Amino acid sequence: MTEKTADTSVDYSKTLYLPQTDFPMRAGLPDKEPKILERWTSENLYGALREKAKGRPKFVLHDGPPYANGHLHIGHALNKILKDVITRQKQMEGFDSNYVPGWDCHGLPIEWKIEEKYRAAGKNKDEVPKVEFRAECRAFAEHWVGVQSAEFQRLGVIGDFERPYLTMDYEAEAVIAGEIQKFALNGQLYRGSKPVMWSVVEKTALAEAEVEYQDYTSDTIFVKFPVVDGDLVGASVVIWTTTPWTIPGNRAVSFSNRIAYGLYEVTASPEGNWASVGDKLVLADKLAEEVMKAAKVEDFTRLRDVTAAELLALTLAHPLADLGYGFQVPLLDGDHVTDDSGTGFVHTAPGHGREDFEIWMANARALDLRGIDTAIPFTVDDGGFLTEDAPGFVGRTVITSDGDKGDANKAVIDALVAAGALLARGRLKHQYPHSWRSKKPVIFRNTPQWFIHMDRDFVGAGKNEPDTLRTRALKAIAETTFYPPAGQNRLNGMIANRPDWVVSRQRAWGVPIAVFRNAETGQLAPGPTFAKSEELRARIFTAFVSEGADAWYEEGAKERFLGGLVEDLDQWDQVQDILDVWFDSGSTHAFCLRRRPDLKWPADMYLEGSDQHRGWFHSSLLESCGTNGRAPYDSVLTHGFVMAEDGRKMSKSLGNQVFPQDVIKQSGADILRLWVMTSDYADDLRIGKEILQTNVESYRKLRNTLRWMLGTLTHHEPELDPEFAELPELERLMLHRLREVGDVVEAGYAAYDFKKVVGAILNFMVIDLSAFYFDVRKDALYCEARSSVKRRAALAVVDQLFGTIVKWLAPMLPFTTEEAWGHRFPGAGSIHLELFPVLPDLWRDEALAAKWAKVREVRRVVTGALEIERAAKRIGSSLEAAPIVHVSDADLAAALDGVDLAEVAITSSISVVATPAPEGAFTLPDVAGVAVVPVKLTGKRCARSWRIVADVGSDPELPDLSARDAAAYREWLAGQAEKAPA
RNA sequence: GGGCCCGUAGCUCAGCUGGUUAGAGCGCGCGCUUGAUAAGCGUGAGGUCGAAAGUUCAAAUCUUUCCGGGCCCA
Repeated sequence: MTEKTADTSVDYSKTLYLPQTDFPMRAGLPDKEPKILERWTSENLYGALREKAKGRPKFVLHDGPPYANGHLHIGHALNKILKDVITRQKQMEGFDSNYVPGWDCHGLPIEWKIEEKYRAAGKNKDEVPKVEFRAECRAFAEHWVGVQSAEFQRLGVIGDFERPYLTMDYEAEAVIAGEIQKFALNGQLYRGSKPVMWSVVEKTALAEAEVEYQDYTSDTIFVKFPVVDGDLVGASVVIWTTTPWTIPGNRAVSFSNRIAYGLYEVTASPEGNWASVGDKLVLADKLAEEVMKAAKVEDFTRLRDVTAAELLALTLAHPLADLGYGFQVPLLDGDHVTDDSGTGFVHTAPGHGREDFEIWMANARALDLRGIDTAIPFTVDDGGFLTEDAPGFVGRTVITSDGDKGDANKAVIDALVAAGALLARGRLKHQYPHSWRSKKPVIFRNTPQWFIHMDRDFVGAGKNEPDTLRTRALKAIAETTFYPPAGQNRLNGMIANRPDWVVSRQRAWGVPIAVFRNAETGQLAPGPTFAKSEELRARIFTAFVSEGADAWYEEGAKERFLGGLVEDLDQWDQVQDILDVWFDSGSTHAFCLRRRPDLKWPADMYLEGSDQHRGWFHSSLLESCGTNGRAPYDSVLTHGFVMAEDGRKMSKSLGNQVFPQDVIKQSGADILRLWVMTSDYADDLRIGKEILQTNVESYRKLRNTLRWMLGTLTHHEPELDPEFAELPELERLMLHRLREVGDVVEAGYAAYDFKKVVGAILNFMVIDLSAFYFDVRKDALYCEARSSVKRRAALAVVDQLFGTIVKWLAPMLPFTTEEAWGHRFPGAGSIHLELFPVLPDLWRDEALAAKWAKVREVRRVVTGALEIERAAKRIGSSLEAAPIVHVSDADLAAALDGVDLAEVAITSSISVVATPAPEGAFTLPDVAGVAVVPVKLTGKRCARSWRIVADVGSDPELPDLSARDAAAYREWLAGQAEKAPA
């Protein structure tokens, strides 16, 4: 064959170094990713990562535990993807970056599911032993941990999924119980009280989500509270309420400084009316007339204004003072008061309403100073009966065990009438909370709860400056780095203003507040004054570690733990309340970070949605400040929420939800990850069809560019790589650009600004590589001889570009980069075991970059000129042109020195001249000093490189080839002969 | 109602401490190529920078108000 060289039918494409690769153009990620995952599992990538990073400094991103009760939603995906990218990034930066996923397993929503199951089976929760019920909750949580674990891994998340942490692990339960005991020991845990929604019928506390609002007819009353000191003595402040039975619980009257009040006098009233002539009443101006009408007053007059300052200084008497309510009733200024209905004053019974409680507690310190007892009375028991704390009404019922109205309202109203304190009464049909189970009305009743002090000095604190949970937490916030910085402010504001932390719940599925309380003295065990605290703690810890917190609920637990440590067991009550789940998750640092030798405390980072300022960031901070004196994290990163495409919340009813499972099924996890990477996660982010499509397009471009590199690198022979000094300018320019992009990538990763990283890489790939460098170098790479320095230099640089880019992308697109890496180095290990490349500063060459910026200016003018020709159908391919470039600008001319502009502009030839351009030459307004005259070539085209050059046919044996191609072809033939000597 | 935050081309984002005709990628229209081909190259059209007022010689960039949206509270 070799001698028949003149054969024009030779398919020269076979003699070129065209890209060859099995790396498919279409990714097929939904099918491919699971296979890659299988490989990671079978090859134990996680173990290899740990092994590889042994001895490196640790970076610990501590996982905030999702709640184990359902499939992942898009918010989970966002959260885990961000965590995974940072974990992988740090590993490739040279840390031992170990990620241990966790789950939040206790709590109400899981209890509900189990109760629901019971109801469906006609069973009653209360008839089931607590330990058995807890076992069902545990099994339920276990199931969802498994489901979510698989879903997280499908996203590409790498971590210790074999050994995650669960808040319901026995050891975790033991540590959590130990943590609350620490608060008991340092004097921060105390028993207080708080109103909760209570169903008398079911004898249980209810959460907000367990009540539904239904129509209900309430008795309404207007009640006079007599003023007992100051100018207004003799007048009364009037309140209105729909719950007369709460009057015994009244401790204050609230008003608002935004409402105008006046002093009113009744001037005409029917005989025997409750309101009589001469009565002086303080009312909101806007409501005075309505109130007078309700009180059947015929005429009245407004005497004067009553200011907020005046009200604030007033003291009232309780309307039933003679029955045993002889305390002072203060006036409190509160934002919750309006003058839309009622009297403009709000009856405040801190044991019977959330707002009542809040305002009472907010004023507690000031009231103490006034000599007012701030203890909240327990006026109603769990059966709905009024108690000793409601003198005069003991045994009256608010709501009966059947859910009917009891006799308490009537008794209170009668007493008010007898005391002359009732101004008017009526009925009101309104929306009132009912239990969603029994459909019967519920009440707010004061119940004992466990709190942690925000403002009490720790036991053993120095006397000079305050050492309280609040001061510690605020200091810790100041010492934490926040991404974005606004998080600091937000968390600070919440900690600065929050009330004491309520940690108790009257539920079954959780970690018990594992303390005992002396019924008489209130002493806690363990506690600051209980001598054998440590022994007690050890007993409980040991039991919990081997049996779980169920040990607390087993028969004889009190004797088991406290036996021998106290004189009289009967004096001690075992606390049955469990801990709020926020305390559980707030303790993850204690049972996970502190106890796992492969992690460290404090964590380098906590990363969650911005809602967790109120949640996990908050509870973890308080928990750790209380037990360790500092935050459990050095930095906090927050992301926003995922919105639908129009920027509004996703909702089932609007049908604008996007599910991660669907995206993965349609496009793949790497697309979902790319979406996260191109979004500004610090703000709320949007997702939808069009947005995903945008990312799919970006991905395609990225993938195809990698594919071309892989194809070209098939011909790469590393041993033929030239030295840096031998590289042509164009190659050195690309290395310079790569180094520059490296700066952006490095800075982007350092700031966790991923959109900056992908943006820089993508732009580089599109503008510098695909549209310029690769396009220009195709001729050399495809056509030049194996021995050509230019070709070898280009291959060396493409190799460098590929390796660097793929590693940079690896944390973000773990599947695609693994796939590409595998094609480049078949049989080699995972790309995820690599480190980010360190690029030599030698590559930096600003002068070269400046020069080539000018070259590319000129190139733009050339391509612009050719575009005109193309549009006019005078040329097709740019190889059909041989433009004349008139360069009058000295700088540009200098820049072109030594540059093969034809090659750069991908024309067959080009003439650069200094002569003035003729009329009508092509110019660009923003490139001065360059004018281009296009010239169409009519010569013979080289059959191999398709260039129209003068030396086509100069090799007589190869008349259809240019000189270069003829030589390259001969070299190729020789190589073939060597390969196949037969 | 309160605290924190956001609103730049169809989409995702750049636009620093205020200073020439507001940028990029993708998408879209048109053309070329057919040796990255369900790819590649070129080129074009898209924005009163949420609205208004103010500060300033000068505002997308500072201030205020309003509109729209989000998280957390109430």
